[in-house]
Amino acid sequence: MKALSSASGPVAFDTETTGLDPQSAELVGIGLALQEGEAYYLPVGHADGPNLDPDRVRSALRPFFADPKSRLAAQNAKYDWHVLHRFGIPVRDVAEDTMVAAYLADPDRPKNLDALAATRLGIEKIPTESLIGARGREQKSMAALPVERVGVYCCEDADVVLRLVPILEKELRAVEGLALYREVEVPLVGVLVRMERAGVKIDTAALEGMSRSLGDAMSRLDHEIQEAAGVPFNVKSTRQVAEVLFERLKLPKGKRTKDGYSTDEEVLETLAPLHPIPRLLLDYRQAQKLKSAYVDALPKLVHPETGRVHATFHQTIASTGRLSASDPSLQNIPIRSEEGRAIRRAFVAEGAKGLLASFDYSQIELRLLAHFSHDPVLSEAFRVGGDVHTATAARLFGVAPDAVTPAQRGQAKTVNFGILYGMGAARLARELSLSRSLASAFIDEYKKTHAGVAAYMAEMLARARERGYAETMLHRRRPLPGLRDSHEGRRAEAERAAINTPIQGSAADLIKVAMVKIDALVTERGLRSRLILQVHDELLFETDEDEIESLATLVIEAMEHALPLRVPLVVHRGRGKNWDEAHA
DNA sequence: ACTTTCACG
DNA sequence: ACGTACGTGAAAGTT
Repeated sequence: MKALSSASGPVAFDTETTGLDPQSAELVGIGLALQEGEAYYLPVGHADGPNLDPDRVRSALRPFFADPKSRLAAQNAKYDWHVLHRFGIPVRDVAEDTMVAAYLADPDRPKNLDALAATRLGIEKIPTESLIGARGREQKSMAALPVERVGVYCCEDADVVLRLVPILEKELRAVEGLALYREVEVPLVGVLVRMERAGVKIDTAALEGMSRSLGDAMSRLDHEIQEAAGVPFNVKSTRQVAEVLFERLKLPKGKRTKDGYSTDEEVLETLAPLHPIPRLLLDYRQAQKLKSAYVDALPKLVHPETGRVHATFHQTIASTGRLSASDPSLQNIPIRSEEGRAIRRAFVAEGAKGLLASFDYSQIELRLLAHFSHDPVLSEAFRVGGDVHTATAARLFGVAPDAVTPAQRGQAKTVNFGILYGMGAARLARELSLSRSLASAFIDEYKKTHAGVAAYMAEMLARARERGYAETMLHRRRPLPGLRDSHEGRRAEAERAAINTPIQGSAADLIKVAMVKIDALVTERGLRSRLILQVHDELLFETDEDEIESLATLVIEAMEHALPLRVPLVVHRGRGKNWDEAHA
């Protein structure tokens, strides 16, 4: 182990474990690669041994993993970081993550280690399946295999990682992505580890109550629907629902799906005035969604040891640079409907003194649009500080802001969002229930009153076409080969992505910078408060009465000044015993 | 494994 | 006449 501390270059590490979830999987062995072609395997958890004494492994490795001068490298370091931490080897920080690097080189290309080995090194790695079989119920555990076989496999992984580091670094330099990688994405790995480890407390008793009442509502609605239909059918089956609505009841068919007719919310909403069943179906679907996706799902994810829910945040999934979350998907917890907000109230702070504090960016994407486009109208709206949708409506309808009606504001809001997504007249017409030509006139009027925005979008598209990729504030790139596709539909799709990605992706850049800064400041000041969730434009902290004000000062400052913009960034804050209360 | 639907920003 | 608004994750039915 002497060699470890004297290693000057990066040291790649890899863990083999008993499962896929790093918060419950147990360590089987550790692989370390100090130079190419040379790697070591430390077995600690093989059922039949021989294993090294875990305590000796801990004492031998702790100094190295705790040393800020160590340059640790791994594929998806977040996973190994969790496992080692739980094993008793705290990780100070990592310097390289090949999965993150590959994601920045091209977010849409495969970035699992086998793929990276094949595309960057021309190496065909030992297939994982050859050791533990295909994933599924019959998959074996690494712990059940001989040390020799797992060791070779693990060493190969570590070796491949070590070889990939300089290659990916070169790729990142070539795409101007090195600063984003080193200053934002790699530091973020540790932030995400700490968020995942913290988890969030759930009021399971409240959810159990909701489960019963939702279940009752569902059986009642199911009964009413079957009664009204006059034939028994599975209300959960879209195919059978379509048959009942469009063949038996002869209701007007709307949009098509791949095979058959759609029964989605929009269709059911238009059919609701014609027959009682569509409304009942809508109610049934809402109850079913809330019950299965949240109320019944969340308690199953409570960790037996911590009593909290520890989601996984994915740093290399979203093409735009956003984070995603799974198990559970914490970024789509209901808020829009009152029924759904009850679920948010089950996300609570720990202990009697505990508080949740939420901070969210106000209109971050439209502010970024104002920043990028220099559009005077949009920029002025943000500098003045009023409601942006009202300001847009005032321009669009040629009235004073105080004269804007709620309906006009709603239409302007739809237009504003539509602009961010590259919406066409057809969709706007549908959204606003206008004729297509009127919708088209709307868009023309917007482009006239917001000439800077129109010019910016045209410029953005032209640049993306020329370069073949869209780019964010921090030079995050998203290659868009679809821009040159001969298929018109796919080309149009890529064009909309070219318009939206710089906005959505720059918003992701901003909040990631803020997260890294906040994490460092919270540690530096020795605060107890913990960042527990990120929902694209919102950060949720668990804190307490004594600390919340100093936390808020620090967080708001970091978020509002994460990166300099030509328009002010505004953060709203809220606090409470649960997430619904805390949401600003 | 794929499709449809729907929860969120 | 194109039903062409961006990005996700999960459950359930269907194949």
